Amino acid sequence: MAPDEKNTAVLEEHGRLLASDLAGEIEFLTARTRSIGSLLANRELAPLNLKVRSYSVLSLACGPTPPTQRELAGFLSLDPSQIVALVDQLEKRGLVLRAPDPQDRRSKIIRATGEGVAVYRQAREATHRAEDAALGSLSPAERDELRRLLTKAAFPGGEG
Amino acid sequence: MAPDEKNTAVLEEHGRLLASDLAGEIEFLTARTRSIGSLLANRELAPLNLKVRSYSVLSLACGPTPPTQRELAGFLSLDPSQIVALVDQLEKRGLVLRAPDPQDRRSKIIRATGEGVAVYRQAREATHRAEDAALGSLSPAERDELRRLLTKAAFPGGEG
DNA sequence: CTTAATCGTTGACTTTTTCAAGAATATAAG
DNA sequence: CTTATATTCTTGAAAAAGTCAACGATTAAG
Repeated sequence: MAPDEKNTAVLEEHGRLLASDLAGEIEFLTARTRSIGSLLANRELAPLNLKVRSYSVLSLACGPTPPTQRELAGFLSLDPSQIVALVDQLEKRGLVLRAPDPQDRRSKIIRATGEGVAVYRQAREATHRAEDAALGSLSPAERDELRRLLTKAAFPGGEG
Repeated sequence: MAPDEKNTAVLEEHGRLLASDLAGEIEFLTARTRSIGSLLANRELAPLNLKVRSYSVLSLACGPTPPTQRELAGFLSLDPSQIVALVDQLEKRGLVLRAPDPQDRRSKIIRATGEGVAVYRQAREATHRAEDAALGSLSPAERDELRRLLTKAAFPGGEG
C-alpha cells in the first residue's frame, strides 16, 4: 500500500450503500463530512503541533473579542474542563495567555500572544488548504451556500 | 437550573464570537452542527437503547443491500474494530446477525432480524424527530439543499 | 449578611479512537 | 500445486476525548 494511501481510504467505493436510508440523513452526512474534514485538517496542522481543537482556541484568541474560557466551551461545544487542558498546552507554548477579566474576576480571558498570532497565520493557511481538499467537489458558490446553511443550523438563534 | 436545560445549554448566546474568523470556517460549522445533532439524536434514541452509531449500523443492516463489516467501517468512517463491538452488541440483542458472505468467506454480511427491523422503524422516527429539532431553523427547501451539498462533500467521488 | 449561582480547576471515570498483531481466507506469481 | 502477498474479522492495549462531581474564589440575589 502506498505511503499516504492509508488515511485516504475513507474515500473508497461505497456505491451500493449510497442508496440507503442513512445516506439521506443530514445527521449522517454531517458526521461523515466532519470526519473527512478534520482528518485532512489535522494532517495539515500536524507540522505546527496543532490539532483542530487547539487551532480553534487559538483562532478565537486571535480575534477582535478574545473570549473567556466559559465562552470557548459554549462556542466550541466542549466541556469547560477540556478548555482548561487546551489552554494549558497553548499557554505552555507561549501562544496564548490567561488575562484577568476586569469585569468578573472569576473569568479569564484567553488572548493570543504575538507568537500566537504568527503561528495562527500559518495554521489558517493550513486549514484553508485542508478545506480546499475536503470541499474540492463544491464550487465556490456552493461552498458559500453550504456555509450559510450550516451557520443557520449551528446557531439557530443566530443573528435573528 | 431546570431539569432539561442542562443539555440544551449548547444553544447559548455567542453573539460576540459570531464575528470571528472561525465562525466562517465550514469545518467548524460542520463540527458544531454535528455536535448539536448527535446530542439530540442520542437523546431521542436513548429509550431504544441505541446511540447514533448503533442506529447507523442497524439502519444499513435493514437496507436492501446488507453490508459487510468492512463496508460498514468505510461508510461510517470507523475503524473495523469498532464495527466488531457495535455488531456484537446488536447481535447480542438479536437485532442483527452475521451471515457468511457466499462470495468471500472472510467477510460477514450484517443483516437485520425481524425484530431488528421493528426496532429500526421506531428508531428512524426518533432520529427524524431529532432532525426536526436540530434543523428547525431551516425550511424544507433549505434542508434539501443542505442534504445535496453535504452529499457532495461527504462522497466526493459520488455518483460521477 | 446569608444564600445561591457562576467560573475555572482538579480528579475520577467512561467512552471513543487508534494501532498492532494474529487466524482464516482469498488472490497472484512462479 | 506451492509460495508469497493481501484482505477480513477479531483481539487487546494504549492514547485521546468526553462526562461528571466537587472544590475555592468570586459574584449575584434575597
